[in-house]
Amino acid sequence: MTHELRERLKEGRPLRIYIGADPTAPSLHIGHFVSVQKLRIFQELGHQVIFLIGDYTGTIGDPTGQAGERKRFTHAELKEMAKDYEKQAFRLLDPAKTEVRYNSEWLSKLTFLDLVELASIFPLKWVVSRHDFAERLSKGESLRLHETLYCIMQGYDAYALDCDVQVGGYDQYLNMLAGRWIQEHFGKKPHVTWTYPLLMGTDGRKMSKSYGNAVNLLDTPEDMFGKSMRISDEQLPPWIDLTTNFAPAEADALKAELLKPGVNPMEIKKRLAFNITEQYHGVDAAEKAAETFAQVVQGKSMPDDVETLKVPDEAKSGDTTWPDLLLALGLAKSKGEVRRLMAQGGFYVDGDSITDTDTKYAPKPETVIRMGKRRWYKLEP
RNA sequence: GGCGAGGUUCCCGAGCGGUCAAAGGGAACAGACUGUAAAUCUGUCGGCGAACGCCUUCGAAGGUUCGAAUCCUUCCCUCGCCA
Repeated sequence: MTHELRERLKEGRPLRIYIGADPTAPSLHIGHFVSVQKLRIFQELGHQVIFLIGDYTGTIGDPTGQAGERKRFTHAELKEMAKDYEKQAFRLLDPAKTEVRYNSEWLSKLTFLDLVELASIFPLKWVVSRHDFAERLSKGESLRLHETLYCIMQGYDAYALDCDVQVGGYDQYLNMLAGRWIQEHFGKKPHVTWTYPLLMGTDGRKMSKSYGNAVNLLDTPEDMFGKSMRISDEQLPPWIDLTTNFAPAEADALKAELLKPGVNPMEIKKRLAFNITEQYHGVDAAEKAAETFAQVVQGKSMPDDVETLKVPDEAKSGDTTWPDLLLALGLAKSKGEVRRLMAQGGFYVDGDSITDTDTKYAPKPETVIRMGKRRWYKLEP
């Protein structure tokens, strides 16, 4: 595809580069933004970046790589989840230079006849021989016709946007290819497909919320830094390539350093975490997050900014037990939860571990409590 | 339309009359360890209770039984096969 891209660049005009995301969850993770992150340079060079929100494609949900039918959402649900999508996109993209579109704009106007025309482009054999569909069919699992329409919808997006380039994860290749076919069918020059390797989660498995191995775009700087610090050592090189904005030479140098004996990968990981946090939250927030990490996680001491909570009046008499108080403050869901935490030695008052669940809160100015490793609060009567 | 398989605790998934608050895995939480919120190990993981225990939960509603997630009836929903 590189030569096709060069050809277009030679034309000397701003290219229309499109990236899409379906709002099937309220927040995106940095795996979704690998390609967005790479687009910034193009944006700075004056090319037109289009951020497409798939409020119509989301009604199907991309079946790519799925082992079964996906949960479907109504258009209203998708609009709701898309609420913060622009905000998330603008964490990396320049709002002034980004065209934000929703694919309902054109997909809602297609008629059944249009769909027939579009569907006629695709040999059924091509559709069902892709390995995810083929596997489901051979296993006797559910596969429904609407799922096969997904690539037509996304392909039509490329055509409707009149884009030159589409950027996305490697798994998007078939959907991109569908776009090329549709463009060709309607006499347009097929767009350039530009794919990136998929970013794996912190533990090396597929990045997914249910595995708890994702770094979300809306994470606080502290979370973003901390979660980036928990990627496994093996994931470091791909993460350096796919999530940072280091210059290629710098990225290579970092990766080379990893191989040297005696080098502690943690130090490299810190630079990675800093770079990621800086991109999404700015340098000041990144510095603070790095500091907090060193202090709270590595140093096991109290962070600088601890939330102060007001003790309710009825708990000031001196005979309210800690489980009751924590429940009243909304810091625990049930007494059992607190009891367990205490029994396991994870509850501290002013630095002392409290294990007796009958221990009572003694009102005094500023009581510092700690629940587990990272939760700190100050209590004021 | 015919035949078959199912709906289980946050998720996946076992259980198929009592020993079931329900195996196992994931997620989550805690502790130990450590270079990290990594890995590993250990423990916890419906609610109330110090505890014997009690209450709520296995698609819904009824029923059989001393006793049901497990059996029966009806209903709702899902999936597959053959048309």
